[in-house]
Amino acid sequence: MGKAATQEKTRTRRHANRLPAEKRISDIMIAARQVFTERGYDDALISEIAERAGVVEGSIYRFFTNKRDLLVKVVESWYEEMLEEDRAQFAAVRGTWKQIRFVVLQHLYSIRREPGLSRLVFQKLRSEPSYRETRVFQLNQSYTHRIVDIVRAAVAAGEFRSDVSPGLVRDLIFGGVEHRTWAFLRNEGDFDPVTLADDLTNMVCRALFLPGEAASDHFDAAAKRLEKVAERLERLAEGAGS
Amino acid sequence: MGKAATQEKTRTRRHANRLPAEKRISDIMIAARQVFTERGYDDALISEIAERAGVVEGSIYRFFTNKRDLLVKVVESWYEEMLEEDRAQFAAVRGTWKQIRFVVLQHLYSIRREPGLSRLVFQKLRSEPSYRETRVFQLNQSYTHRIVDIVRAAVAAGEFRSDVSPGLVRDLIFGGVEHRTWAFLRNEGDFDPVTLADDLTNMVCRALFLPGEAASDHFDAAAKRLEKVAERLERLAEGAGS
Amino acid sequence: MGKAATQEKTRTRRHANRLPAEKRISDIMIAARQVFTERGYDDALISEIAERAGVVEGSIYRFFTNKRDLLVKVVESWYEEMLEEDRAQFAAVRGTWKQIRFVVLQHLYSIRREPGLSRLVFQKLRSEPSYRETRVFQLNQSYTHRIVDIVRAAVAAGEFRSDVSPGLVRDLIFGGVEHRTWAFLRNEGDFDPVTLADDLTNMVCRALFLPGEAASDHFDAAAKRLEKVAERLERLAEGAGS
Amino acid sequence: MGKAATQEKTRTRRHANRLPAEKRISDIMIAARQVFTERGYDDALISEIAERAGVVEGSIYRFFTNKRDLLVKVVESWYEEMLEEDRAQFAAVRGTWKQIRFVVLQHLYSIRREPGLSRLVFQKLRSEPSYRETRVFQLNQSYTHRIVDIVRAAVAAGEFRSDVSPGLVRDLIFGGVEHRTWAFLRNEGDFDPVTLADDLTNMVCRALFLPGEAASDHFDAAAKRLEKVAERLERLAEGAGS
DNA sequence: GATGAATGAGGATTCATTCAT
DNA sequence: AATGAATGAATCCTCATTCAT
Repeated sequence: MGKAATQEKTRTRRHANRLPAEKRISDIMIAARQVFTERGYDDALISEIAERAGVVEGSIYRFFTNKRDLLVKVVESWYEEMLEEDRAQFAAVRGTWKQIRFVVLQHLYSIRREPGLSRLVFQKLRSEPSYRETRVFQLNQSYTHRIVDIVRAAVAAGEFRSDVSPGLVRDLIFGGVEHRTWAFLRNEGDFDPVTLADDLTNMVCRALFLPGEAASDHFDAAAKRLEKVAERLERLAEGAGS
Repeated sequence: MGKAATQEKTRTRRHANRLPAEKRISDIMIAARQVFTERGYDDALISEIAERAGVVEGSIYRFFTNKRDLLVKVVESWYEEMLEEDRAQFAAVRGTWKQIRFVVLQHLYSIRREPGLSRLVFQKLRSEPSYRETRVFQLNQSYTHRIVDIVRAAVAAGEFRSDVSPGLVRDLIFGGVEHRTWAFLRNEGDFDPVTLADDLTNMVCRALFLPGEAASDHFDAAAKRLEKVAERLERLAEGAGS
Repeated sequence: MGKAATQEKTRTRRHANRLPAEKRISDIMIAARQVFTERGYDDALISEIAERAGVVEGSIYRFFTNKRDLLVKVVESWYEEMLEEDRAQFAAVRGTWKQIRFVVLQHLYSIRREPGLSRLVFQKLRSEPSYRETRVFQLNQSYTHRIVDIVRAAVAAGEFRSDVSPGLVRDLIFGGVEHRTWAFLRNEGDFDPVTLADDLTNMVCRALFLPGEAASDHFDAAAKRLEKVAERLERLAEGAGS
Repeated sequence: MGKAATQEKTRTRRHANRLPAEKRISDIMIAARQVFTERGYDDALISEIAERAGVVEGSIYRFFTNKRDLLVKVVESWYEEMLEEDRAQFAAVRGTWKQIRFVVLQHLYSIRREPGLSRLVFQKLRSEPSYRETRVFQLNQSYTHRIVDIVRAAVAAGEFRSDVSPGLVRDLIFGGVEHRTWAFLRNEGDFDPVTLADDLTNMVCRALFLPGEAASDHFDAAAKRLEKVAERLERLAEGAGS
């Protein structure tokens, strides 16, 4: 009520161009991504998003339920983008260590490229009770599930110990990355994705590789002694045969 | 709601009893802790905190700069409480594995006891640019630095590999715990602190223990068997050669 | 809500079938009547009316000036419907009391059948300054004028007192009915049209019937007897005095 | 959320005088009554009410839950005012007819004095589903119940017929008045409260008075005829005595 | 020192209506 | 004629913070 009263009044109108819905949605999402990134959720104004998108405020509500929905959609598309980007490259990566490192590194790159969005996900979306019903949750699952898959495959291949929960590995990795990058997300300085990815991957692998597989020193030593024994036996055998 | 109701309510706190400032502050902080925990930061009302503390809004501002400062003070006291509580027990814990497990477990207990405050720290305080200037930051440093200390000691004692950054270990642990507990913090079900602490500690230790020292028992066994084989072969070789 | 949903929905009404204008108008009015009835004026959405009518919003504006005009047209057609329905039956009703009762009862039935529309008329249309220029006003006049006609006829026939304003009778009846039915219109329970119509009609008629016709018969009788006594006494006196 | 963010920013302040709550409430209600009367509910702006009351918008919400509550409170106070005003005078009115006329007349005066508020009650408050839970409903009950009381007393005194529902009488009266005054409420011209009150009261009384008891015209006529008879008898008696 | 009334900025959201296609 | 995307004005309410009493 009341709204209706005013709405029935005549009003001026400056008509705009009629674009395909997709273009509009994309314009709005690009603008929203910018504004959310620059200002954070609370300080992002719908009016500014509209302005940057070259759209009137009301138009945003034709495509998005509300501000929060707009954020969610922006983040979703970011996740899809990330998942899509990596997919092809990831398929080409061979070896457990390299695969883990790849995932970690890509994740670090994403955070470094989009600190604003990362912060929003960590801070705003993930903490809401409805998060689990979100598509962002599912996308994030897909995103982080790669680690679970890699770990499972490594276990199946006998590379990794079988007594570790792949989910725990995933949480250690993504949680560790997050903790490590908070300072950066607070604008307290940069970090080196490559070094961090290497360190983190090493750490995790060290915890998971089965003994025989990994290069442990005194396994080496024993092996070397065996080799020497074998050599001596060979020499003996040669001598006996002369 | 019910603004009008207040006028009909008889004012309870007409002439305030003049209590010592410390008692006031403590009352306010207890009330604030409750309200922040129950409602989260944004939905916590200064008026409700004042009411529960038996003071008026204005009094809160005699002791706290603003709402945010009040939150910070509440969290600081929580951290001090936690640090104090653990200190004695921790001093009694012997052994690297046990110490790490102790810290992890206490942290998990804290989260489980105060999910509301935990969420506020993770979500609100830590993400603000001024976090690093906060005493909460320092307290948190103390809190998490225990891990760094343990790792350093273990390295010095030759238990842990020396090529790992203790800071990274700390981030893996606290980040991992955080990631693992988000579902709980969103009220999506409980978790078992003991099991989680064990698993996490195992994982981390596995990554850090030097070969001969610990874990990888069956690697050891295998190595010993290999050595025995080698010895036998050597004996054979010696016998054959005499 | 669900603005975003629309984009995912397949458009149903892509290429509109070109129906005769009358069919269009009728479809729209049927849909509008439903929606206005269900939601009331302010909460009725043009978009929902359009959807139910199987047209797009714009088409509604080809036939109706604006939302309000649509309401007015809907109510007009309802009135015409009511007037038409009753006309034949009414013509067959004989007797002042029965005619009044008929009008009241039909009115009560209408309210009971269409509480939503009734409320809109009482609440929205009638209170607007332009009401008197409305055709709804005229139709309502026709509708209520029946009472005026009945009263006038009854006065002319010597049944009703001539010193009462037929308009006042009309207002008492329709106002009384309205007051009596507000609770029902607020969904606070049903009413019995027949009883109410009887009671109301009785009340009104009691106020209007000329004395001789109705009550005070025995007062008359008494007076007549006294007159006769007086006459006899006069005759006696004359006889005695002569 | 979000609100809080802005609220924590510093802001300028132009401090106002500290008035007793009652004065404030009264100022606000006076202003609100004006604005609601002038503009109707939907077009009344809280900001204008605040301005006229010499108060900031927020202050209104210290005393009133929301705009609707403010309207309700304004109307309540109007009803209380009316009830209070009449009470003393009413107590002095003797006679059924005069009492009914008094109530009707006061009601008409009220409508004439406050057409804006009357319209709001008729149009807005009374049609809402929650009306029955309102104090306005109760006050209105008190207001209209006078008629019920008068009718009951008249029935008990043997003046009025006992077969009529006092509630129906009440609805006829107030409904009739309302119907009669709609044109005025739409600004379509004035009405004469006295004449209307007389006519309405007469009508109602005519419907209710028991035959022999009171002021019906042909009771008058009969009375006159009786008087003539009496005169004739007196003359006879005089003649007989000469 | 305590009180608590007063401040006042600030923005998401709705939906009837238009008019380019 | 039909479509339906785009328009955009317009307002209620909250609550941390202040400062006169």
